[in-house]
This record gives sequence, structure tokens and C-alpha cells, in this order.
Amino acid sequence: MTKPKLPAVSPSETEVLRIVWHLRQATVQQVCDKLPAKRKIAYATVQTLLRRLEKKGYLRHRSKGKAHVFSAAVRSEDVIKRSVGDFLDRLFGGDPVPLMQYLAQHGRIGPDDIEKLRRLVEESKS
Amino acid sequence: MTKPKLPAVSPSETEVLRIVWHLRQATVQQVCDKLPAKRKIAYATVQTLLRRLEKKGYLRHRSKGKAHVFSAAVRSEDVIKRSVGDFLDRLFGGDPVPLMQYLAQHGRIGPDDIEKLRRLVEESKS
DNA sequence: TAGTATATCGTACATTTGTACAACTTGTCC
DNA sequence: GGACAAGTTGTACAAATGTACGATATACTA
Repeated sequence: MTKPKLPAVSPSETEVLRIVWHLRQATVQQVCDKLPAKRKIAYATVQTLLRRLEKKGYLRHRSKGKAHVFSAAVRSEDVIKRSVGDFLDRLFGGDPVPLMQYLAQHGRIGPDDIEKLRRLVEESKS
Repeated sequence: MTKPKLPAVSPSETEVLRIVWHLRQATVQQVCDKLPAKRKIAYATVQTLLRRLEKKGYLRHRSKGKAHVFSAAVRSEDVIKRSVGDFLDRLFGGDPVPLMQYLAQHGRIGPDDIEKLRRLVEESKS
């Protein structure tokens, strides 16, 4: 089992990739519509990012009418795993605790969220 | 009060920046030594990254003997805030909860850590 | 003080990334 | 079937990024 080792996903690519995951499948247009209003980015640019993601192996597409409908070609968990891992390494030397602490303090995290986390930790401690 | 709006820190730059924070101050050599063994990267490259970080305004240096000793020029919290914020936006649409859940399940997080987080949330709920 | 080890500085350069236009294609509507 | 709108494709290109060499400066040592 040789791991495929896909090329890295760039920040902007990650952005559109997430939207495709979210919509489960999407055309260029739909991705554009879902982009946060603040993030002004041309149709053609989104198109390029989707094209690159497909070339890199993260997306596939089928044609519907004259448009392409993109959908995931790999499990999002795998991409998230890599991304979070890299991020953690670079900014926190790989230790997840400081990041969680940061999020607990600055993210909009409530006691109920913590409770949920507690349960998750319990379970994964099998 | 116009915020300075420093230029972005690239991934590799973040890596060495973190090491400088960690050592509080460091020469190129010391940063090289602290780099994870896996991360094979030439002295000259580290040097360039430190130089760029200084040019960008994140580091300053003083000379000690013939070497430069680099140290932080801005609060690390500010850099972390931006980095985490951007990362969260791109990969999770800005919602910290999924990231925390991911970390709780895949990070080496224990019940004691959760307890600490619970307390942090309590406090910041002032 | 001349040699040596160690630094920095200037510079370079291939890739990747972000961004996008112009041209061509393909459904669709009258 | 011809025009129009919406898409895709090919291509481009500046800036950022990762990586590093060669030349020069500087401190120490014999």
C-alpha cells in the first residue's frame, strides 16, 4: 500500500475545496456564490482553482449541460488531517494543547461545546 | 490608531519564527539546531527566512560577535491570532468548533486537558 | 598578523500561487 | 439554423515562496 501522496493544497485552493465539500458537489458558479462576501474573487479565478484541484487529484467532475459539476475525489478527513497537522507543526511545534487553549479563550466556545469535547475524548480513549 | 497590517508570514517563515519565540532569542545556528530532524533545511535558507521576517517587521536583531541574535519585534499572540483566524476561515469556514472536535479526537488530548479548557471558557465568559 | 572558521550579504532562480483575459465551445431559444 | 448566453480552455504573468551559492566581512588563534 503505497500512499498516494497528493501535492499540497494551497490556501486559496483550500478555501474553494471546503465549499465543494460543503455543497457536496458544485459548479464554478455555485462556489462563487458561497464565497464570503468579503472575499472578492473573480469567477475565472475560482475556475482556475477548481481546475488545479482536479489536476492535483482532490476533485473530479462530470458535465451537466455545458457546465462542470465538481465533487470530492478524496476523503475530506484526509485533507483535514494533513492541513491541521502541518499547521500545528509550524505554529505550535505539533502540540495541539496550546491551540485548543487558544480556541477556548478566543473562539466562541461555550460550556456545552466543552461537554461535547469531553465526551469525545472519553470515547476515543478506548 | 491605524493598525500596522504587517505582510503575511509564509508557512516556512512561521516555522522559524516559532523557534525564535521559543528560544526568546536565537542565532541562525540555534534555529537550525532546533529544527526538527525530519525538516532538513540548509543554514543559508534559515538565514534567508530570518532576514525576510526582519524585513517584514516580525523580528529585530542585535549583533553579538559576528553573529546576529534575532528576537521578536511583535507580540506572538498577534501573529497567532491572525494565523489561526486565517486557517480557521479557509478550512472550517471560521467555525472553531469542528477544529476543536477534530483535535479532541485525533490530538493527544486527555480529560485533564479538557478540564483546563473548561475552566478557561468559564473565565473568559466574564 | 596571517590563517581559519564562521557569519552575513547580495543575489539568483525555479516553483507555486493568486489572479485573470481572450478565444473558443456548447446548449438554448426564437 | 443562427444568435446569444453561459461555460470551458489555453495561456499569461506578477508576486510570493522555498532554497541556496558565492563573495565578502569579522572574530579568534597560533
